[in-house]
Amino acid sequence: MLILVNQVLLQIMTIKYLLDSNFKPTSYEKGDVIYEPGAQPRAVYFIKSGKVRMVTVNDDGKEFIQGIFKTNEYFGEPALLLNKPYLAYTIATQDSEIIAVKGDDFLKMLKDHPDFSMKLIQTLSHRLFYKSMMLEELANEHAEHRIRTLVAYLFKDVEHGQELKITRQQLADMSGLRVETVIRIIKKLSDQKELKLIRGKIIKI
Amino acid sequence: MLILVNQVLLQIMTIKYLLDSNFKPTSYEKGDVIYEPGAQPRAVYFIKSGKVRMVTVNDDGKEFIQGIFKTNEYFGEPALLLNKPYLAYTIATQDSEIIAVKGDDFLKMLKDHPDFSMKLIQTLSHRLFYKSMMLEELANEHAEHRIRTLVAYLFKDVEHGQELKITRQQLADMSGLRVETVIRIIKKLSDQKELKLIRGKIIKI
DNA sequence: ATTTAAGTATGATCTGGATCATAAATTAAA
DNA sequence: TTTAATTTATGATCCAGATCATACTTAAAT
Repeated sequence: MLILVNQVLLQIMTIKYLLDSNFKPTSYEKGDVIYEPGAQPRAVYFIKSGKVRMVTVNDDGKEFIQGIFKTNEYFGEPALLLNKPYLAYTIATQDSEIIAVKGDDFLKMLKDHPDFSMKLIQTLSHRLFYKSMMLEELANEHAEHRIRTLVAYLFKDVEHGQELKITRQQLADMSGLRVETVIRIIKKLSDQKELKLIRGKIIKI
Repeated sequence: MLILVNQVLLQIMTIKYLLDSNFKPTSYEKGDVIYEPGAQPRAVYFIKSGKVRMVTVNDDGKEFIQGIFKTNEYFGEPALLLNKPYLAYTIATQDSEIIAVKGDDFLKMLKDHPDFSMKLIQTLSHRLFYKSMMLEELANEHAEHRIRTLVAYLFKDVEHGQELKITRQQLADMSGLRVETVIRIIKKLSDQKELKLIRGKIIKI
């Protein structure tokens, strides 16, 4: 029923469109903060290259990873469109080039390009799916179930026999567990042949 | 910066538009299931009157309330637009009249009415905000903090001195806690004068 | 008005995963 | 290559909140 332009292609075209329209990327080094909770949103951020993590931090300094955004993806629209202060930090996890598109320009993009608008609706829907899944897990499921679900989700982008490029700490920060707990569970999943461990690396079977 | 039609007004106009366009509502009785997890989405559901809860249920039968939808709101778009099976049940919590708009018609609505499309983007953004907030709470915060945050959020639509129309069980099902825990915490918040209890009812101070 | 059901209340016990401590292995930096 | 920094690993203890049990209160149904 849904006949839509290939998603990745549309993403790449979007970055190209921005560059052609003379939007200039800013360079961020690994660890740089793009925005902080409480700040008033002024732009939507398109990643020309690199990777960022979006994290909320509680009073004890414990991080929760709300999302990870990679090359050709964008972030920061919800807060901008609702005109509400950010809830999360966004931090470059590696050196990155990012195009900040000011609010008015972003609205114009949405208005002038219905296909981009449709793509945004899909992107938001996808993020909602992920968050709904994780909410169910955090609310109702025990540690082992949480990690099994999360790893299955992350394995979607990984080939059989290939490594899942993520640390135990990151899995902990995505699942609301502690790193020791994640380590023990990953070991257990390995014992149960649900994944393979090679020199600590998590390998998809 | 954002100049948008009043949200509630646009919602009501949408229902009116559907009725004018000869979409017919279906009646559901309290407890009726509108859709179930696993089912393939075919429509988006607009609530002409009534109320529904969207819940995921784990293997032990424990419910988690993903969202509550009321008159003039709609639900079920993300799964439809991603063409993925539903994750949750949607159940009428009171007698309701609901207009099922088939996928193609919904896409046509989005295409023909950019303001509706823009409104959907805002609605999805708002739901993402709520889910991000709850994820942070479930991942990082203890019971008392969770309930305090949730009650503060729900109090937004309640006048001072008025009752929060929600049961302890529903708060439990939204926060991933057990009903006994919620009862104890609500009592504690009452002792701390953060809310008032009158014959068991939670009153906003 | 009476019965029934749903929701609230409260104590006692139990347990999954946090916390603490310590060390080994791997990767990055000097 | 050596040192330093991350990440993985593992045991011991602890505690917040689940679980279990039981009763009371309020609202709904007959």
